[in-house]
Amino acid sequence: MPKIIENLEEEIAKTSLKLFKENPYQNVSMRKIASEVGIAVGTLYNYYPNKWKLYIGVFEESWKETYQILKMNCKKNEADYLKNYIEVLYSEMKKKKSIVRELYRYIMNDLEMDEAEQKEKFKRIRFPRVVINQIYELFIMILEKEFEIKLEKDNQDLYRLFAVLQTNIPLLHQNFEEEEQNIDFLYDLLNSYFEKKILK
Amino acid sequence: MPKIIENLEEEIAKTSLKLFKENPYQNVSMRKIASEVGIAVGTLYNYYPNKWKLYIGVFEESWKETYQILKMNCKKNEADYLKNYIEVLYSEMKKKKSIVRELYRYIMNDLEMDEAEQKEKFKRIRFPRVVINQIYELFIMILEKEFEIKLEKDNQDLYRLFAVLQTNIPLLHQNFEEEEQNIDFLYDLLNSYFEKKILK
Amino acid sequence: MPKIIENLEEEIAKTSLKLFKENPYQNVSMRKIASEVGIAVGTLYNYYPNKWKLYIGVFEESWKETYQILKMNCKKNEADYLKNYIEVLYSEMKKKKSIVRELYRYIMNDLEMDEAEQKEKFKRIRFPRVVINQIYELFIMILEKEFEIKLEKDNQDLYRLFAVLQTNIPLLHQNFEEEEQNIDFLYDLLNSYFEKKILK
Amino acid sequence: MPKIIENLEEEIAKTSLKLFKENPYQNVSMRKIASEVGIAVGTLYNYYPNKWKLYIGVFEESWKETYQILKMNCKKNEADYLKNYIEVLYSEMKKKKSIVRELYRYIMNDLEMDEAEQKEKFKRIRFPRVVINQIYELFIMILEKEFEIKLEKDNQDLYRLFAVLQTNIPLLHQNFEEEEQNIDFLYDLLNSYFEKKILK
DNA sequence: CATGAATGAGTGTTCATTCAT
DNA sequence: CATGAATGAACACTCATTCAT
Repeated sequence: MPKIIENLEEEIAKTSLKLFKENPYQNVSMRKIASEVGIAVGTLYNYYPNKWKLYIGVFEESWKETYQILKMNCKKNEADYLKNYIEVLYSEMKKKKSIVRELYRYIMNDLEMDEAEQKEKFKRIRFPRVVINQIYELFIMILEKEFEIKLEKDNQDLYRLFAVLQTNIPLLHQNFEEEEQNIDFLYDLLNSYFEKKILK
Repeated sequence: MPKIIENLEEEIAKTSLKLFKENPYQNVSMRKIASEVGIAVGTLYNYYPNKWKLYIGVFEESWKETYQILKMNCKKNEADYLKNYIEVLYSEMKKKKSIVRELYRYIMNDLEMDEAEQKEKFKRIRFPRVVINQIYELFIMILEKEFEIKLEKDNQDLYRLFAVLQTNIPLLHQNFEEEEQNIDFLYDLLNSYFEKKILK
Repeated sequence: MPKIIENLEEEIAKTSLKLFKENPYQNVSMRKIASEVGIAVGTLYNYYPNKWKLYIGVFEESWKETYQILKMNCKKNEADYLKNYIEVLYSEMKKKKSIVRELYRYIMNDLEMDEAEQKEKFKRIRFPRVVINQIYELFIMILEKEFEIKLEKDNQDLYRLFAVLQTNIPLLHQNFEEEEQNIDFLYDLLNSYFEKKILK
Repeated sequence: MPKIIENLEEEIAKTSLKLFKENPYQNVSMRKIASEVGIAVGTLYNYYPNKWKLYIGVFEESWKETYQILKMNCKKNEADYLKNYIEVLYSEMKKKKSIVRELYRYIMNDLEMDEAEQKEKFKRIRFPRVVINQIYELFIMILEKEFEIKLEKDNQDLYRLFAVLQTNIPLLHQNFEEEEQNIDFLYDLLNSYFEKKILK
C-alpha cells in the first residue's frame, strides 16, 4: 500500500544533502538515504536515475542557496565589500564540509570516475558551472565596488584569484582554528595581490 | 608455478603509484594492481599487509622523492629562490595528480575514513608529516634567502602561505592551461603578500 | 530481475539446516547455501545479518522443534517414561548429525572461535541454553515420574547424567548399528546409576 | 643456504602437536607451524604431503604416548584398577583439549571432510584405530582384574562402555569444575552398569 | 507512484600448496 | 634437503540497481 508523500523530492534533496555534507560520497549508501527519508530504496530511483545524479542534483541545489545568500548580503552592504564577501562565503562553506571537498575534486576534474563513459555523462550535466559562474560574477562586482575600477571579467588572473579563494577557505578552516585570522589572511592575500598586480 | 620476479617490490610500488596517481583510493582494487603488475593478488600481501599500508607506503615514497629533488635544486641555485622553488614543486606535483589530491585530503583531515579505528591506525603511521615538514623547512629557508630576512618558523601566516602554495598548484594546473602564467600567478600571490604583510 | 519467492525465509532455514546437519560450520559457505536454495548470495543477507547469526538461528529453531516433540510425547505417556524419553531424543538427534555435533562443541565451549570478540558475541545471543534447559527440565520431570521421587534440580550429578545422555546418543548412533540395543544400553546405563547412586 | 636441522621431523611433530592441542584444526596454519618450528613452509612438505596428513600423524603420535603412560600405570597398580585407569585417562585427556575434541569427531566419523575422495584417503590411513584398540585392550584387562572375571572382548556393550568413557571425560571436564567428583561420577557410572548388567 | 526483496559483480583478505633457486 | 616468493581459488560480506507487486 504505497503512501503518497508530499514534497517527497524536496525531502530527498534535503536529507541527502545533509548526509553528503557529513560523509564522503562512498560512505553514503542509497539504503541509508532511503531509510533516513523514511521511504523505500526503489523510490529514490523515481526521482534520480542513479546515485551519482542524485549527488550532483543535491550538490547543485546547495550552491544555489549559497548564491542567494551571497547576493542578499552584497546588496545590503555599504563598505568593506571584499571582506564581507569573504566572510559570508567562509561561513557558508564551513556549513558544508564534504560538499566543499567535492567542489575541490570537481575543480580538480576528478570525481571518483575513471570510466570514459562516466566522464562523458559528467560533461553533459555540466555540474553547477552555472551557479559557480554567478558567484564569480558577484565576486567581480564586489571587487569593482571595493576598488572603484572597471574589471575585465575574462581576465585569467581574476579567475585564478577566485579559484584560490574558493579552495583556500575550506583549506584554512580545516587546518587553522582562528577563524578571524583565517579571514584576515585571505583578505590580505587577495588584497595585496590585487593592489600590486591588478590596480597597477 | 611460482617464478621469482626480479625487482618485484619496486615494480609493485611503481605500478600502484601510477594507479593511485590516476585514480582515487577506492577505485583502485588490489586485483587491479595485481593484474597490472602481472602477478597474483596474494603476492601483493607478501609485500604489504593490506591495501591501506600499500597506499601509504607508495605515497610516502613519492613525497620523499619530491623532497630530494627540491633539496638538490635549492642547493644549486644562486638567485630567484622562490620562483625556482615554485617551479620545481609545480613540476613535481603535476606528475602525481591523484597523490596530490590525497595530500589535499590529508590536509583536510579526511581520508574517506570515519571509523575511529581507522583514524587511529592513521595517526599511528603518522603519514608523511615528517616529509611535509621537511618540505616546509625548505620553503622557509628559501624565503629567508630570497628576502634576506630571518623568519620565525612557527609564524601561523607562513604556515598558511605554504598550505596555499601546495593546494593551489594542482588547482591551477588542472584548471588553467598556461603553465608559465600559473607559476607567475603563484609567485606574484606569494610575493605581494610577503612584501606587504611580512616584510613590513 | 528480482522475483518474489514464496516462503523464502523458510526455504533458507530448511536448506541451511540440511547443510549444517551434514557438514561442519566452516565447510558450509554462504555461496553454497545460496546456490542450493537457488538464490543470490546477497539475498541471504536480507534474512540474516551474517553467517554466524544464520547458523545460530537455524540451530535454535531446530532445538525448539525437538523440545516440542519431546514435550508432546511426555504428556501422552503412561509408563516407561525414561525409556520413552530416550527413544524420542534418540530419534530426534539422529536426524541432525552435524547440529548435534555442534551441541557437543557448545557443551565443550569451543565453537571454532578463539577471538574474545566472537566469544562475547556468542555469549550475548545466549545460544539455545533456554531450550536446552527446557529439555533438561523435562528430563527431571520424567525421572520423577519414573522413580516416584522428588528430585533436586540443581543436583550436579543429575546435570552430569543429562550431559552424558545428550552426548552419547549421537556417539552410539554413529558407531553401533543396532539402534534398539543402543537405546537399551543408554537406558541401562542411566537406570543402574540412578538406582545405585540416587535412589539410595 | 639451507641449514641442516637435526631431528627436524621430531621437532615438527612436537611443535604442531602443541599447536593442535591448543587450537582447532582450521586455526592452525602451515605458516604458523613453520614459523614456530623456525623453518620455511616448504620444508613441512618434505615431511608430510599436506596439512591433513601432518595433523593425523601428530595426532597418532600423541595417542601412542597416552597408551604408554596408561600401560605403565596399569602394571604398577595393585588395587582400584578401574578408578586408577579412569584417573590416568582423565589426566592425559585434559592435557590435550583440542586433540581430544578431534577424537570425538573421529568417533563421530566426521573430520571436516565431505569430499568422498578425502573420506577415502582417510580410510586408507586408518587413523589411530590401532592405538585406540590397544587402549581398549588395556581397559578390558583392568576390568578383568577389578571384577575378577573373564570378559569377552567383542561384547558390544563393553565397546559402548569404553566409548562412553572416552567421550565423557572431556565432556565432564569441560563443564564441571570439580575434577574429583567428575572422576567419581564416571567411576560410579561404569561400576553400577557393570555390576548390574555384566556381572549378572 | 511506492515498495523492498532479489540480484550479482565486486571488495579486501587468507592460506594450502608449488617449485625455481 | 631447505627456502620462501608466488599462486589463485576461496571466503564473508556490500551495495547500486532492478522490477514484480
